[in-house]
Amino acid sequence: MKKNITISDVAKQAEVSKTTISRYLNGQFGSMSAETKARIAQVISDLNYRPNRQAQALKSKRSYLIGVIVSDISNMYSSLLLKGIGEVLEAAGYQMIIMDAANSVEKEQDLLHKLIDQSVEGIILQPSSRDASRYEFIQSEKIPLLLVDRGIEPLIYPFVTTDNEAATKKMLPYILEKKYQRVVVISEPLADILTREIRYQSIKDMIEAENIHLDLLEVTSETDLQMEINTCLAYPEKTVLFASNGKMLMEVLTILITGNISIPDEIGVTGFDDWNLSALVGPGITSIEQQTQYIGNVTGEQLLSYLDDESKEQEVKVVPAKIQLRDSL
Amino acid sequence: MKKNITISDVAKQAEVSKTTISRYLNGQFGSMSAETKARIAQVISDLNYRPNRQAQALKSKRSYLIGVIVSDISNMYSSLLLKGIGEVLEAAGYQMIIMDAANSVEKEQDLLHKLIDQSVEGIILQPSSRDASRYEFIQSEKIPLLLVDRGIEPLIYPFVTTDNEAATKKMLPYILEKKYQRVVVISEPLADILTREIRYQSIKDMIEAENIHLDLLEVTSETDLQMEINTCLAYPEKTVLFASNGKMLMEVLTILITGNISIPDEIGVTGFDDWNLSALVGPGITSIEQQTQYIGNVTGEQLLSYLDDESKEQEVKVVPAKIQLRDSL
DNA sequence: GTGAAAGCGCTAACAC
DNA sequence: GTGTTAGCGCTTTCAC
Repeated sequence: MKKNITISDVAKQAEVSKTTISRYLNGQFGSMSAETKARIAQVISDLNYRPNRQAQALKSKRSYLIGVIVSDISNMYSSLLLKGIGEVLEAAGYQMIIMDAANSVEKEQDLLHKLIDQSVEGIILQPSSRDASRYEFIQSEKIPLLLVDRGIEPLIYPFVTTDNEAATKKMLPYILEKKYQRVVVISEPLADILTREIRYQSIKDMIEAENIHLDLLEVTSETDLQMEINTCLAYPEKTVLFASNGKMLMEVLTILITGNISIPDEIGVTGFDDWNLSALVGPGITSIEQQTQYIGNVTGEQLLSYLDDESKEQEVKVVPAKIQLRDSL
Repeated sequence: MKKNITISDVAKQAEVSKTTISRYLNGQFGSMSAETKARIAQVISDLNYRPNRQAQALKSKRSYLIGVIVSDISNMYSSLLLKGIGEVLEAAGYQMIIMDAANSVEKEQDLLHKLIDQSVEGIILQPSSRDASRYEFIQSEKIPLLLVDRGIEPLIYPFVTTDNEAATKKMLPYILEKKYQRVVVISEPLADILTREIRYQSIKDMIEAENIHLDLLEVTSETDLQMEINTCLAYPEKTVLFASNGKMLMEVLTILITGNISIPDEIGVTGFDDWNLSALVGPGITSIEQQTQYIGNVTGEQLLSYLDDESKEQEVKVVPAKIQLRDSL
């Protein structure tokens, strides 16, 4: 139950003014006698003094806080992304306030406001909506906003993303090589998230040129995925399931594996693997692996650069993904 | 570039005093004319006013912030744990400041101080050390601390944990049934983390009564796990690898699967699966699945109860784990 | 080399 | 029903 000790207590003990203590705390030793400095250091450690962040922030307008909003923290993609971001921001002396939008645009709006209320100095957002108008209000604050993983329309903020098109297209030759005649894209609803649509469009673009059927299966909480996959198994054409993110990939694999369906004999499987787990699953899944943690690093660095240089022009950073060839095609 | 609008601006516009605005903000409408109330509401929305959290916290000593420190945010266990904690705290009007100790006790100490500096109202900690003396200093703050996942010695704080002993012991019959003669526990270093030791001891206790060999393999960054597993494969006795957490389990499985080693024919595998992924891997892994997100829920609820009732006595909440029988034994 | 004083944006006695 | 006032713990001119 110690009473909170403040800068005044330190000043009193050290027999100097609060000003001098404040200077000491902020490294302004410019014209401070070594003796004073030593005395202050001593008192601070004696009293176990720590400056109150809120008071500092209130006065100095510096919070050293960065807000990070992920769309769903239980999605393991977040783990690696946050790790990557944290490594960089931490090293630069910032602290992250991590928040979970839980896939809700309303909640996300609320969280954005809360971050601003906390006087964060910057915001990193994995948006839960593609609609830029939702995020326009942040422009009127002086807080830099950086998007990661998912873009918005129009793209009014800087953005760090996986190279979705290129990665998808690099997958084509392997699908052709195995003579697949039908590709079923399994995705969460395209309309909500731009990245989903980009991935789908990329697949579509590459498939249409060839003489291959393309289906889109949009999975919602109402979807009976088990049944849909059974339908796919019944197709006369040689079919491959293309999961458009790690979560879908795992759901598809769970159904195939627990259903004892042989991959790739009965059906091929590929897709985006956010977690780099697909080596372990089934026969080993040929997949597009994102460098999630590295994306986080880049995101952190980009944000720092915007913090540094307010007039820096907005750019899009594209991080390449890697095709991992295994045995599911 | 809007100038920050403050309570004074609102007061001026609404032609009342700051006090009245403050009362409005804090829901003290007790004796406020409906007319004033409406006018204030109007002005606040006109000006798009939002109170400054730092100032509120500075004055009122309420930050509505809860600090959460995980030992390694890239460990996917964190994802589910944070989700669970967040659901509960959020609903109660608190915000989490999530921090990553990155498996470093020094960093963890630093983060604890930083959380206190931020005036968090409570701290949830997945400790990176078992040594209670590292955490004693928090007792002198008035901030409740709750441990999760890993205990410390002595247990001077309340604690939420998986039922490690019971879960481990429930696994015994299945190991016996398959006539394993040697159990190799694969764990990160026992000395650092109490939970690791408890898991090992539980296995030891249950194995020693039977006539079965028990080995312990402590894995550090220096360990050549591949080679160690080859050694295990060469044992004349029928052997099972018992991974003591999700990370170890995945590392072991990666080696076995990429090495084309047949599970369970050549070697049995089981262990703790933090991520509930083991259904998908190899032949399906018989494992101990933690209810990680639920542990998070319980953790959040416990913290709230300590926030509520400062004199509440410290308790240990044990959440049962589940044995999942599959085909790796 | 150091200090006095004002004030960041808010809350909470206490007054009327 | 509402306002006056005095801070919360800190930073920062400006002065000596």
